[in-house]
Amino acid sequence: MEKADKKQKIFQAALSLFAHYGYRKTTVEDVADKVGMTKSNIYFYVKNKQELYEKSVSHALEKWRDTIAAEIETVSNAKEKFVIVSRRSFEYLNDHEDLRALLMKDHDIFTLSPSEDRFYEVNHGAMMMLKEVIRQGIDEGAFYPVDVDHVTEFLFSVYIMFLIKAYVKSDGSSSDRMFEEGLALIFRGLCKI
Amino acid sequence: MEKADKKQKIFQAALSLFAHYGYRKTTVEDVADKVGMTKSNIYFYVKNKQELYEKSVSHALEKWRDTIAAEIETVSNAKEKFVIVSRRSFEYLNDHEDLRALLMKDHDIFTLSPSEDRFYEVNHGAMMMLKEVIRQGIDEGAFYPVDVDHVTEFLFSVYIMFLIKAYVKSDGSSSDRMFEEGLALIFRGLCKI
DNA sequence: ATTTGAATAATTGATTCAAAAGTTCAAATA
DNA sequence: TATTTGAACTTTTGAATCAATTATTCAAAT
Repeated sequence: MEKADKKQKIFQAALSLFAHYGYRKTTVEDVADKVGMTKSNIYFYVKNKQELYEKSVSHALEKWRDTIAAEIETVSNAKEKFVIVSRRSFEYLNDHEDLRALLMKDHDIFTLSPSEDRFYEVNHGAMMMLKEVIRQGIDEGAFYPVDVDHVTEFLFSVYIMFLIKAYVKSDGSSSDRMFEEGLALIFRGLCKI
Repeated sequence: MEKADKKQKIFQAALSLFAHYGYRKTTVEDVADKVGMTKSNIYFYVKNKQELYEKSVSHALEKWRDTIAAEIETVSNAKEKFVIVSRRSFEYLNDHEDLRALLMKDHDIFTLSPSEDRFYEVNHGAMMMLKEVIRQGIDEGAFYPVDVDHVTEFLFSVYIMFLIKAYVKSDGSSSDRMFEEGLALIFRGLCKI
């Protein structure tokens, strides 16, 4: 098996354990056992436990982002792309229990403060994806000619706020309805006609 | 001096100390010293330190809410009211250093989760104020006939998100511009024409 | 190039204990 | 009677210790 493939296996196993037991309760040996190797061998792939955690999470977030990026390419106009980004980002999380459980364990994976974002790179990439959709919408004349940078920053913050409300601090309440109404409001504020 | 007035004095002194030193580093004796009494006498006004903290914060939040509520009454139409609520809520915080410092010390005063909101009552009151403005806007035909409850919940969450970005997790970044662009977007999504 | 076992280093959790802070209350004051 | 106080009492905190667990390294083996 390729080294890269084995890394994947390790990250996947680690993510599942971290999601269920949290960072502290998960030992490096637990992870090693799950992939069938000794704990010392884990250190051949990552330099320490912290890196094991961060790379596991980054890996999962990248997969998430790349899935949405691929789905965007299936349609051509900006309005449809915007709806896909908005809706599918949430649905993906619904379908991936480990990642969802992890977000609920580690509240700070999603923060409203970029400067303390441990996963800045992948989150920034997701934001750039959204920015590109908005830019395209303006170019097509479908969106109002807004300040792209600041509107993107605003919408990304709203997106994080939704994630927190829906998965991190869920009241089991009607966040679905709030999502629909909020999206409609923003869509109306963004689209001409 | 009235008992109620002395309570005010105590809450004001306590808020200032809590804001500067945090809950733990502030002792009941510190508060007593600041208002010129003995710590045992503090217990004539509140039942314990926790209540001293909560009532101090509630008191400050109520003053904040009531100030905005009074300002709203100076204009008659919903659009203007909406702008006043949006803008003045932030400006008030700029003008009140103790309260601002407190929010930065105790991150959970503003939470996106109503069920774990220790100041639910006053925050809920603020949300009702916003809801009333939206309802009025719809009645006047100025706003789209949105789902009042869920749009209010959405807008209040956006408001909390802004507070967190601007004061709790401030990067010193361009949250002003983001605020302006976000407000414009939402205003356009809310108002007819 | 990858894996392992064994040794070492660092962290955690339980326990103790004295000092500091929180709380109560009977007596004093106004 | 409403408010305040000093002195006791109770609870919490922080530092120190120590054993057990966990993280990390590395030379030798595959």
